[in-house]
Amino acid sequence: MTLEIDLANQLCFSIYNANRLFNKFYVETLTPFKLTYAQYLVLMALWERDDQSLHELGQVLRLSSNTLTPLLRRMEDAGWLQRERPATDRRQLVIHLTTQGKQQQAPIEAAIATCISRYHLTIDEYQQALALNQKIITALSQDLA
Amino acid sequence: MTLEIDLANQLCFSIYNANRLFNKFYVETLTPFKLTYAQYLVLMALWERDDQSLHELGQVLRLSSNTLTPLLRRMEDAGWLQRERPATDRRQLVIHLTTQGKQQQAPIEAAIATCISRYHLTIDEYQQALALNQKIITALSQDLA
DNA sequence: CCCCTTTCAATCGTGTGCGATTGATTAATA
DNA sequence: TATTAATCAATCGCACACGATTGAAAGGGG
Repeated sequence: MTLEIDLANQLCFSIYNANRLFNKFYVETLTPFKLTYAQYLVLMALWERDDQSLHELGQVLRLSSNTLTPLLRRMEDAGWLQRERPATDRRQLVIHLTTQGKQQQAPIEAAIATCISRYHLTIDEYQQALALNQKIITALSQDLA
Repeated sequence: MTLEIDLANQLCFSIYNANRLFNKFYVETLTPFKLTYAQYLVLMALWERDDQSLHELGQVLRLSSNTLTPLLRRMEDAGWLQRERPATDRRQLVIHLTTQGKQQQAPIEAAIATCISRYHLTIDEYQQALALNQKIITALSQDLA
């Protein structure tokens, strides 16, 4: 069906562009902290719960070691977190926040709040967009046997 | 406002994931043709109108030479298109489809149609998602003076 | 006709994403 | 216990994105 392809193409392209624009927004907001969006995702996960393994972080963010290993190394170099091999299982890599990583939570969130407020999206629009995206994600995540 | 940050974070993360899933879908569909999603975008633009300059393609796709130059080179190597310096303006690079690039349009679209149909999204859901994404893109694209 | 500005593609460096493989460590089982 | 299987992070290679710079070519003004 031509219509369906056309809509799918358009939707994919619009998601692709929305993602790039959101990324641009976060870059602008996070650059003063020398953070990327992916790194901010890791910080959020660790603010939520500290001392997660690379594997656990990967499940939350849907990323695996090929992406996370170098990303976490850069974040350790920048002083956000530390990586540690637990004695109980030396295969794993457990990540915990540094003092800097904890203390910067408030200023980072303040910076994002300031920047977000410049975009005039209503709570309703956020929630509708979220609900629809969730449908799309569910549809795209289904196992395609 | 904590709620607004939270919603923006969630929305951004969901768009980020929807984009990755869509990309995964297109990779699966386009790999038999040895195409990536970005390359497919270029093909679509050229099927719509052949003989566009790198600059024009960049305006449609919102990409510039740092991304397009290597991408187009790979596509030329793969036989999809040819790059040419027009005599009228030797700064520009005009792209035109090869016979292969034209002939593969139908089979590629057929493959995508087959794959798309496995995801059961309704026309309505596509259109709602598109409309909302457009709002987001508009909001994020506004000039931030 | 020369100089200056503008407009291009190309290049460079960095940071993801991700399929695939590797190698170390732990668990399971015969 | 010895062997095999499973589970980890790390590594490799490739293809985007994109800010920044470079250098060539064209245009415009004096």
